Amino acid sequence: MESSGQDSILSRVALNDNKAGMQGLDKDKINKIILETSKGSRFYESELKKERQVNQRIEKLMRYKAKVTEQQIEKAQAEVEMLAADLERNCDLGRVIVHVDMDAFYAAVEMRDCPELKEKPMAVGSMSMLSTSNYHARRYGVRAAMPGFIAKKLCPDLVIVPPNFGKYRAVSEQVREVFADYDPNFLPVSLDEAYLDITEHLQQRQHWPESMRTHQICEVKTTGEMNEPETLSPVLFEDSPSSSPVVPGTDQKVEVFGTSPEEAVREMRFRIEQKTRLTASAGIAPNMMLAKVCSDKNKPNGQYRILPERKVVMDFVQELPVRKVSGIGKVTEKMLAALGIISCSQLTQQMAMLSLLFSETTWHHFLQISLGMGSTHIDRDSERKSMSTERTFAEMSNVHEQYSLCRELCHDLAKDLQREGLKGKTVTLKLKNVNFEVKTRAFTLQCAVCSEHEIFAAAKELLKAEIDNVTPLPLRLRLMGVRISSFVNTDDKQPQQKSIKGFLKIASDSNSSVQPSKSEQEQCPKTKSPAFIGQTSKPFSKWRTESGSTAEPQQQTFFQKAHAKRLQKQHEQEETSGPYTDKILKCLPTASTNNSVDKAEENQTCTWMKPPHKDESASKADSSLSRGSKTQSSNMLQCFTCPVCFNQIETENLTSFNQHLDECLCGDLDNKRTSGDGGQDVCEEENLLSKQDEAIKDCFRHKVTDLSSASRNSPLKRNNESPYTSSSTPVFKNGAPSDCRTPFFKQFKSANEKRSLVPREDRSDSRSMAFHKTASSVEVISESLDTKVSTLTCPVCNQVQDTDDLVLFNHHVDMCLNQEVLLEFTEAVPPLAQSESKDKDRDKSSTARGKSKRRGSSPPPPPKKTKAISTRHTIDQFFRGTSNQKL
DNA sequence: GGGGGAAGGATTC
DNA sequence: TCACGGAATCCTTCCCCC
Repeated sequence: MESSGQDSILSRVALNDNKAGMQGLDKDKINKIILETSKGSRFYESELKKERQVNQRIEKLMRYKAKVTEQQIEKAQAEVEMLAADLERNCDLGRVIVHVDMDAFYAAVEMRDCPELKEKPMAVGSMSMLSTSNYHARRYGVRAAMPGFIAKKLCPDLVIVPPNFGKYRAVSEQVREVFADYDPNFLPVSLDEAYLDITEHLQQRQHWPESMRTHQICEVKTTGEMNEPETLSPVLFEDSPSSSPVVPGTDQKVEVFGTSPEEAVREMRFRIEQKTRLTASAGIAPNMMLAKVCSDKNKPNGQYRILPERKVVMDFVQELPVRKVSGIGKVTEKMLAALGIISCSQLTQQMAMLSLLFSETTWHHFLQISLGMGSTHIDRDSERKSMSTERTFAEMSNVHEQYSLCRELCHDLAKDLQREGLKGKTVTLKLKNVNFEVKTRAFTLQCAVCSEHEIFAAAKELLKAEIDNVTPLPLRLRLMGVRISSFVNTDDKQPQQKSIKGFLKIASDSNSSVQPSKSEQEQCPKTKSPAFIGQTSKPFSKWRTESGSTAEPQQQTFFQKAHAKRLQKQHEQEETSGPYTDKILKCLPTASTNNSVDKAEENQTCTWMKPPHKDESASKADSSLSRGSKTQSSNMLQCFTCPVCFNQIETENLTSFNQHLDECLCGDLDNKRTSGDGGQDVCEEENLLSKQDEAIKDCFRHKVTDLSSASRNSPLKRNNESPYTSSSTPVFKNGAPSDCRTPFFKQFKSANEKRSLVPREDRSDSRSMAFHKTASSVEVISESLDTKVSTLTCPVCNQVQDTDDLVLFNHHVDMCLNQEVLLEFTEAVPPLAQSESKDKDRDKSSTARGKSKRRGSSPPPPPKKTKAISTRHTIDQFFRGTSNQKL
């Protein structure tokens, strides 16, 4: 029993020698060392558990197989044959697809730059994980994805070099320059791999004179780090062939390449080697799947071609082990092996049975493999679908540290998102506990987000729920990650640009109303602000414009809807109770008062409310101005007044003005973030305010006090049984959407949608530019103000504010914004909370929320056929081409 | 019943 | 001595809601 158990686990922890340079090793000896090193560890136990689950899946598979009848097989066989015939009919062998893979890339770069490593077994990575190893190390069983400490057991002399991705990227760029000469639209897979379609290149190449196919041979190459004369390639492997055609001792100076696909690829590899002194291997085939297999065939520094003939392809595929095919990993391999399938020919033989045991997507995949088919079209246009960051660490059980890390991850992710101009709606928290059990918890927001605060608002609640789930025990983590997905489409990548255009357009046409763009609608399809986490959307009453016309709710912007609703409520309020602001304060939600961490987080996210340092804003304004002045040579100069810094910006295009506005709006956010880990509280807020005018400070303190006392009576507290109930609170707590940029921006945008901008010429004072004066002020803010004249009008409630202090004004607007949230919140429990309580009702014994879906799922359900093939990016994509279009 | 979100898992480099 | 990554994509299943 022990023995069979050990054999079984071997498929998970044992050496995977499915890699070049690892044939003929003493696997038993290597595996013994690996097992001895791993055994008893939590990782090992986790692998054992996974192994048991795979075995259970296999048992089910076999039980299901045993029940399959002859008739079912016959019917399935007919279906398989029909589909196969169809695939054959549409098979396209006309493309020449090349897969190029750099040999032991990271290791080769390090060896090139540090010749003393050449003769040593070395690997790139760390004691916890290796990225790759050189061919000397592979002979000891040391390979990529192996922990360094195990590698050290296998090969005590192993030199582990820390990775230098900057360097690898630079080399990769050089390699890609060569690729581009053969296929300008090549598809990079990673730093060291790419697919190329050289069909067009080959056509042109036929007409090239020899001179264009002749390349100089550089005998000596040195780089900065290299001082000694070098042969072209670093020694990867003693018996490694060289792609360099140089015959030692001859005077050969040039190499002439032919016009065939093989020659073109050889030339490409030669040029890569000349340029980088690194070797590459390549596969040439009629489709991507085969090209990928081929590039591994003659590794290192070799190439292999499958001729574009059906018989050649089928002969090649017949003997191909299924594990060699990209996409078939250790689990699939094991399941197929249980069915007696090792090679692709066996795959063909058993296809009818497979079609009954696996999903349609999966068996179609198998069928295409067995026919040697794959995608003949290299898809370069696929867009990124998610972005994430995660970190592994020594056991972490302290909630403060966990929240702090969570925020850090959100910060990093936000930076990455903003760098790529992406916004996503689904925030996923990934946790791995010390037993290597992985959990993911996701939440989809109403609006696409990209700021640290917005992401953290969601991630924090997901984390809180998990912490609560195990209370009073600590959550013992070894990994945490945050992912964002459900990106809005490309057009929405710069929504602010679009918004500002609409915003400025209104300035010249103050009576028109801006309809939200398609992108805006998609970003907030239900026209909710990011603050509305967990809120259900409710139909808004029709928006009545100033002119009396109506717009359909779905065409209204958030502010239009909010305003419509507010007007309605206000009307009701005025008839029944007192000023609207009283209502605001009474409705404000509270944070958890018992959880100090939560409190800290709450205050942390409050930092956006702090007033900007005047020097900072001034310098930002200056820089914006100077940037604007650079455009003065343009014929199309326009002058806009920044609604934040109130400086007049001369610019020839809206983009630069928008950029200026963005900077003004979010300028000091990051500085605040880095000022500490977020423990700031009301006191700190006051400290920051201390430099402000005393009257304003009093006013602010007065408001904060009011908010605190009001929040204690929040109806939200009643819903706090569920950890998800509070999923909305982090944003509410701060009195507004957690990122000041968007709301503030939207405030102005909204203001314009409501015909508020005064044309520049009409403004005698730039500080009073923004909004029409309308009605009376909001008392709480205005009462402590001095005699300054203000013309700021709240874009939400449309009330003129007796202040020209933007901090206070912003604060007021946030109050107004919150009102919308709060009104909804008092009307309904968030759906997440509802589902959570339903979950709890349904299965009170279930502790982990996520378990509900997978309860009892350890024995997986019997395989069944799926009805439809996904039309999205699927496994089919890899095999897509003319051949499978009918699938 | 189907669509879609959530969760877990497989796979790749 | 202890010790097994990070990022992305796709697939499958479960479940809720329309």
